[in-house]
Amino acid sequence: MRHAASEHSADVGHQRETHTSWDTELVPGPQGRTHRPEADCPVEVALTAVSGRWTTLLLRELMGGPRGFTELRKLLPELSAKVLSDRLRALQERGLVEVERQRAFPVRTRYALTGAGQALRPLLVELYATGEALLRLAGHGGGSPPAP
Amino acid sequence: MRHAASEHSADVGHQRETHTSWDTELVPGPQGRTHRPEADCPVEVALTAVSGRWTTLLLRELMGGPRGFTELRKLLPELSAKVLSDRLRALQERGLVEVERQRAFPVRTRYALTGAGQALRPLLVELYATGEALLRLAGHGGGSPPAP
DNA sequence: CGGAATCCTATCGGATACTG
DNA sequence: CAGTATCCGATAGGATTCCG
Repeated sequence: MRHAASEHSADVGHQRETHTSWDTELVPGPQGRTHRPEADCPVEVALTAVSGRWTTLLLRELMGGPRGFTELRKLLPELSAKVLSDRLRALQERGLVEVERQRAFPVRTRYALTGAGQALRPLLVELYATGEALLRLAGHGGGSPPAP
Repeated sequence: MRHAASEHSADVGHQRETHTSWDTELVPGPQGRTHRPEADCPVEVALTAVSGRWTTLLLRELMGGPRGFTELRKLLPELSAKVLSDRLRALQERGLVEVERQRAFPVRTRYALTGAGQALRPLLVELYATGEALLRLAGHGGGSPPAP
């Protein structure tokens, strides 16, 4: 992924009346210039992919390779079977996870990330980095934007 | 439960044990990874910051500079006053937005991102990039991760 | 202009129990 | 082992109405 999300924090001070119609870095294309939450907006797509309690933890486990149902339950003991089942189904419906079943005995099921699922990795890393930044900035004055 | 990665170095992943099976870039965490969703986990912090319908669109508007209440309603016409009020309050409580009021007539109120709020910009960019990637990958499945 | 107060419904997520 | 089936309380968020 070639997005330069990591090193551009310098020019954020462009806060006043914008002479351009919109921020081309933040909103690269017309798809991003929506006036309401649309399911096909890239931001919504990404947000939907990681939405729901336990989802990011589940994705983290699957990033380590294919896992079975009970294996996942052991890795996340406080996650109920119902919710795990819900999450896995949602991830499959969104094409982020695929399942291989062996109907022989004992029944073996493996959940694995698809290519799309693996594409979520940079987002998880960015979520962690941003969360750390927020924790650092919280408390000692938010720091105001430049005064008019 | 502090994370060792709170000492934010340039590289995202660095941890004490190097023989572990999990991904050190993905999980920079210390003695062990969290096994449940905790409010102080950086990923949860970041996710909470952008959670809720309309929130990312609202943040996008505020990235362009301070805005008034009705101004925001015009920019996002389908966002109800109640939800806008809810969002702005939540953002204030999390230290992401601050408000300046002029009680003179007419009442003028401006909502502006704090430093912490501006720190969300890379995350929004990454959400957009990841969403685009997912839209490209959607449909034609994907490869499985390497089996253990 | 800039909100707060209510009300109302859909969905979420946890607990529990049962099945192939 | 790998799930499904129900039930249920708690929010989320939209519509509407009213206020300084």
